[in-house]
Amino acid sequence: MSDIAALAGVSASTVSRALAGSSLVAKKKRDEIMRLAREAGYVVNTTARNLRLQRTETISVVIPLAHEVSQPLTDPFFVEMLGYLADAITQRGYGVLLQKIVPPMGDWLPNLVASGRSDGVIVIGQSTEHQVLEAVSAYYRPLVVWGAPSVAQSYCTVGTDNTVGAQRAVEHLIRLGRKRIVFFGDPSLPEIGLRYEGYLAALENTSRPLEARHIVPAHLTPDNAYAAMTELLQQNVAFDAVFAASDLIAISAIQAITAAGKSVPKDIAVVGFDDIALAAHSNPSLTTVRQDLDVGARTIVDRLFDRLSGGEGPSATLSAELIIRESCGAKLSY
Amino acid sequence: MSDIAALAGVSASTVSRALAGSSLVAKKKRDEIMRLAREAGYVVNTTARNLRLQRTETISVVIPLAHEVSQPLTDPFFVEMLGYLADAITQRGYGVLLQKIVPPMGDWLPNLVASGRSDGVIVIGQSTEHQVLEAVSAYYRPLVVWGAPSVAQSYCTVGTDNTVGAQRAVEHLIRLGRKRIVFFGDPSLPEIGLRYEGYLAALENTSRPLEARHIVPAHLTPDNAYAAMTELLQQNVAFDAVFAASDLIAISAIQAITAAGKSVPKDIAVVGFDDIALAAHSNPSLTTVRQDLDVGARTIVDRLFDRLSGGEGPSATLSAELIIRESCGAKLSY
DNA sequence: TTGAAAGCGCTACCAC
DNA sequence: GTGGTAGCGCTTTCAA
Repeated sequence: MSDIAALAGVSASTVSRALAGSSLVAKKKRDEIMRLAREAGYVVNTTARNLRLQRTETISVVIPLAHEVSQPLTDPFFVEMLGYLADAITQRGYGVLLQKIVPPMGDWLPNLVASGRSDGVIVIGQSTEHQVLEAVSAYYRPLVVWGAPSVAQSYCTVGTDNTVGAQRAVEHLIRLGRKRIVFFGDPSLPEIGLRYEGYLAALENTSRPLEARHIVPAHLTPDNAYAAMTELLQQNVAFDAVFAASDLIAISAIQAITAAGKSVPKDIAVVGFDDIALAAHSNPSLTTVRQDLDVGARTIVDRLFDRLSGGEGPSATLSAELIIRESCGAKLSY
Repeated sequence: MSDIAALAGVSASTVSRALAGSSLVAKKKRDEIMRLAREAGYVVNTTARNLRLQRTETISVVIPLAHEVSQPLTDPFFVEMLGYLADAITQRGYGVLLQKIVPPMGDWLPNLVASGRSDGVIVIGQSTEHQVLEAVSAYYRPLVVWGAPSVAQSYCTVGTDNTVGAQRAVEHLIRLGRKRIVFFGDPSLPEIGLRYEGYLAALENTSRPLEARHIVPAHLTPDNAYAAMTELLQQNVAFDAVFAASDLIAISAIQAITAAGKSVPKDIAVVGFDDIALAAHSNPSLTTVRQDLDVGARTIVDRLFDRLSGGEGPSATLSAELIIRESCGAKLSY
């Protein structure tokens, strides 16, 4: 900057003001300084600027990978969400600092917050880190979590209405005549737990009692889900439908079912959750509960910037929409 | 930090040294200071540290989205690569600053470089930005690009052997008895261009002349690819195989072919490129050319850190492996 | 409208 | 082994 000051024959203060577009500097001089800077390829040093201004114009996006130990970011859901978040954050002129963490990691959040690397933190999915989130939110405001709200929770969440979404999906399967519906996913994760509640609610609402309830607590990785479904099929458990806690494992389940010589949806109907881009393009195309990640990401970022400027917006729940495609089949006749 | 110094009854210098684990500070005092810092929840301020040290311990990862205007990060390939990169970078104790750019954007790279936000830059895919990369690499060393090397190029690339990979895939289709093989992708992008060359090489190597050559310059988005394939099918062009430039569009093509009442692989064989996680789990499972992104990402990061410490490692080309699954079918009999 | 000077929080040089 | 001090590059008072 002092170089540019020398070039322009003014002080560094003036260059700083000019580059910031301050009207304190005469328009003509300002334009001249900007031209000089551009020609010299000069760009303000972000680190120094940040130190002085006590902010970073950067948001940390944290992805906790609960069960995907040492795995790369593989779930399309995270990725799509990340993409939308990156868009929304970039649009506000902020940078995105990506943090992948594999719990349990102890002090990751407090350390991240205290390091001053970012002005705010977004956590995609509570994973198994509810306690940590709770603790940090007690003193750190600019924190927003994608996931499920819970009764006694002090941190701000944004998430889809998991319970209602799941309930709609399962009710649809019941309406189509399916009788033995497997819940495929691990309810110990907060969001999946709510989906499980929706599943139970749907089963309880039917007048005709269902013959069995199954739950297969598969983790959210394709290989895991494939293996779990293969095992279920070998156990000779009778079922004619699967409600999967995510599209990714739904697609793996379909693959496993097909490999076992059964047909989807004829023998077994499958419904997923998320509506990732692939759901529409898999074969058969996947009936699923749509989470609007575009709106979700924008809501997260809105909430975060609101908190950044002192606001206290409440947690948000987005509505879930059932998208009917091929994998649930048509109504069965008796 | 001065707070901790006061607490410990020493100077800030000593705290700084202790927290850095310097052996200049007596072990006992060092441990005491560390304990105090932990209890106080004190973490060194990264911005100040970076300014002082003239480095950021951060790597920018840039994803240029050529044709996916205003779209979120949607391609699983980018996402998987990003995940592996994040792993490799994190392992070295560096942060990942994510930058999504939609060309043409003019000075994005020079500005990014000059802003000092990161110590190095990784660009995933050349997209349409070859010129920009070339220009910046003339003065900025810590830049590594995933993509295709070209003859007169001064920037460092790491990429799969696109030509050989594509050639193997197409040769396999020919060996299986397929005669009219469509190239599905846009060869104007450097990497796709090389894959197209491999396609041509395979066609030229056959003794039995092929009856036709087709190229459908579909962009790399699923919707685009689906539409392009649907249109091709409507045009009544005769073809019995498709070599798609990416798995993502291969899967869309399969979807379109199936929707049009034809069977994959019976009527039309399909081969993709990338071997994204989904390729093994789609239905039918996808024959494809595997790019080893784990190795690729590690190579990129190795190269980058080499350059960071003054090295000048050459561009790297990784071998491509043909993964045979269901979508290419078995050998046709005559 | 401009410049001088202070200071953001840290590390590393120098002296003790 | 330890403390004082300078300075990383910037923005912003304060004074002119």
